[in-house]
Amino acid sequence: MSYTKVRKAHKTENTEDYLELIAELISEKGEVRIVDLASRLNIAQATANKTVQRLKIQGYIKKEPYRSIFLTFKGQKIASQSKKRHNIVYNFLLNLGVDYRTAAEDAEGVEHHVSNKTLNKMAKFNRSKKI
Amino acid sequence: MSYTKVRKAHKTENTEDYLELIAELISEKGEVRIVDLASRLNIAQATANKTVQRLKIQGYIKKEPYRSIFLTFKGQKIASQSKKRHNIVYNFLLNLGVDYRTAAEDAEGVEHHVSNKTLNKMAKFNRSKKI
DNA sequence: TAAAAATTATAGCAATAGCTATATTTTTAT
DNA sequence: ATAAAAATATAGCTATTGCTATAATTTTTA
Repeated sequence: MSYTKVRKAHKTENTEDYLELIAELISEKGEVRIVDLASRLNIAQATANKTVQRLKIQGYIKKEPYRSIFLTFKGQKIASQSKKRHNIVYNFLLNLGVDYRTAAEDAEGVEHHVSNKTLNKMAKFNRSKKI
Repeated sequence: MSYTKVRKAHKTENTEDYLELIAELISEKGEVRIVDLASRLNIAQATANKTVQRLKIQGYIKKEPYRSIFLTFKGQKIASQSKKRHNIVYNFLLNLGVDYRTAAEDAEGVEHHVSNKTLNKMAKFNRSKKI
């Protein structure tokens, strides 16, 4: 049932991208606003707003109207997991010989679709290249 | 703008999966019906029907009511490209050391998110392992 | 402090993919 | 040939993501 898994991945993908980005912006600028997400994701502010509302309802973030965005513990957990996955995939693509820009672009899409098993093989490959 | 590319990939992903599967079933059984797609994709027949209607409108397939599904030239082109990509990714994962089942599952999701540049590196890696 | 600018929220629209339930048509079997 | 079964189509619902336009609120600046 590979398709079933792909569909499940799609459902969580956007959530993961948002949470990862929110964590990144918090550590970069100390704060995240709707406009920051919208500009980084290249989407309209209203779209970012809507998704942020969903993330709040689903318990990933804390947010009061007209205020900044914070991650809940649940949200932090997913953000850090996503970041880990992202880094493994990104470094893996670099080690494969892909240029920086392409690696960054492809990692964004690929990270949500690699199982832990594959991720482990990628990490192993990365270690073998490091030494 | 990596996110932009990811979103674009998402739009075409389902289309590519359908077309690839339709081509596969045609060469396997000589014919494709809505029920075949539904069972292979693990979705309700009504859902498969709706997507098939979209594919027809968009010019990827030919289909008369209550009849089998055929690919247009446009559909065939995408199906064969998708198959190629799929095979490269699948073999790449196997060469990385991933087991068959996982490779099949992950390839399904990953194939839509790798650029041609990355695909070329994967193909190169495959060749290096073959000899 | 009041006006202007920036940000956020809301309303309302389109597409897509998923579902169940039900109607219609085609195919199969008796 | 007709009844039963299978396949297909349609209706109507939900959820998600995207958009533009506009309202409301907060922040900045003059």
